[in-house]
Amino acid sequence: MWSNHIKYHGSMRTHQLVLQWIESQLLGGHLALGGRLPAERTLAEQLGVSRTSVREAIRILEAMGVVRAGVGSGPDAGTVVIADPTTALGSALRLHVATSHLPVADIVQTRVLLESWAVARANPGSPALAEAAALLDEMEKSTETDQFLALDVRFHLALAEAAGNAVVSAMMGSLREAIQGYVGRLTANLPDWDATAARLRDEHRSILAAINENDGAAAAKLVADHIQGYYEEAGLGSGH
Amino acid sequence: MWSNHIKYHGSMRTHQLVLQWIESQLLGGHLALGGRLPAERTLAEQLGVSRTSVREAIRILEAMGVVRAGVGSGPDAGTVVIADPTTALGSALRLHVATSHLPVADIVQTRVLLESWAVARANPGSPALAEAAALLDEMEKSTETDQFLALDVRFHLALAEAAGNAVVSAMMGSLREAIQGYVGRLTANLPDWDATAARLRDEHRSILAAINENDGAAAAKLVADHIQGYYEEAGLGSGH
DNA sequence: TAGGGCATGTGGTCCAACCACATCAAGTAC
DNA sequence: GTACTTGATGTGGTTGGACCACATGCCCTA
Repeated sequence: MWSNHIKYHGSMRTHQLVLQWIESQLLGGHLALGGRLPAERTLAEQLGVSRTSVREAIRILEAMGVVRAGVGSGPDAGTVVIADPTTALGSALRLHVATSHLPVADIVQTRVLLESWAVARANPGSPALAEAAALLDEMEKSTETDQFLALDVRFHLALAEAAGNAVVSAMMGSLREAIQGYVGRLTANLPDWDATAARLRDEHRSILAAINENDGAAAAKLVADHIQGYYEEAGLGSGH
Repeated sequence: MWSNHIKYHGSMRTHQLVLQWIESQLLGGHLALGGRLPAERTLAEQLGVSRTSVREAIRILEAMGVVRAGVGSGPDAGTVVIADPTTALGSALRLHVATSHLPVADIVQTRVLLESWAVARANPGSPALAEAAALLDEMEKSTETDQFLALDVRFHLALAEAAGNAVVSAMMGSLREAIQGYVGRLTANLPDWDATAARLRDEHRSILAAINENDGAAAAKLVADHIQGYYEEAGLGSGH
């Protein structure tokens, strides 16, 4: 067995070196989804770096949604590989919205673009659409605003997943997450929530019906109007 | 002046608390693009946490493209707020490609989707298009593969920026970055690089011409064929 | 056999020190 | 006066060691 000690790393910072090592393990298949990283102390000794540097690397991977750190002992402890690109993209987008570098309007526009595409090419037989239909039934009985919005998020996410593109699904989820707080504040502006909810339910059914009739173009148009209509009604842009 | 010391943070980990504080400063406008964070030691004392925790938070922000840490003294030193969503999204996507959770084919498909949309709604008078044209002239004289590809990246990025949507631009750049290494390996598969380069140059000119003639639909079709054609010629999917 | 309690191993946090680097100011030689 | 050297200062980068909280599982005891 050869030593993993690494010396002479040029201008690269130590935690980046650890990051690189872990990424190579992922690429090489030595570390797969569900797998556990060596303990921080062990990894530090193996790579010849301090535990601090290892921890900084793990923090980044955690923020990227690649690993999950768990204390204690047993199967749920340690640092394990997960796959959650949505939170990573969502956090990044949210932070850049906070710096006013990414306008909310651009995020909404991108969401319209992605979701229109997704419903246009959704397969009517997709299990994700069955889930979407089930969510619609739940929303029918839902009166609480918060509950309705939570179901709404899941419904739109199901639509995005029906297209079968993991990248589009992840981006859709992250866009929604990034402006989640914004949407909540916007909803408070609505004059008559019950009327709005009723309209949203109808539009949801129309979208799903268009998809099931294989009319992708119509579904795309409906979903675009659906999203843009909501933001316009609630007054997008008035918060800037 | 009131103390910023924070006690009683429930189940939240210390670095997340620092993260939250910094995000609140960004949202409140007390910290803007180009501004400098307090020194790590200072911030640690102000928030009543260790420097380690502050550093972990800063690492995450750095990975998210929100800040840039610089050693030494002077205007370029310290931790300053930047706005680089592209590297954040790119790193996240690249890592999840490494875990085999995001198929390269989905990334290419998403790129086609976004870039088609961008050229379809690009404004012919946009300065980004002028830059794109200038890049085409450079590519005309470019014979080295690496140089050509570097210019190609900038050309497509300029096209994306012509649509005027910062989120789409950032996502486009991140998609390209995430599969940058993949593209390089693919290019080595090409039987006749010079012939391919000549074809790419022609297609680039056609795309730009369509945009300038206000024919967005044609431009979208051309750019979709352009991208998909390249990956198919180089053998997308053969590397898995 | 059932229960309590300790041994073990994990991440979470903190501290104190040192290094490398970049700037700027004071002092010095010319 | 000017140009150069040199040290003081302040920044992030890195390290080692210590301790804590937590969760498991074994071992010993009643």
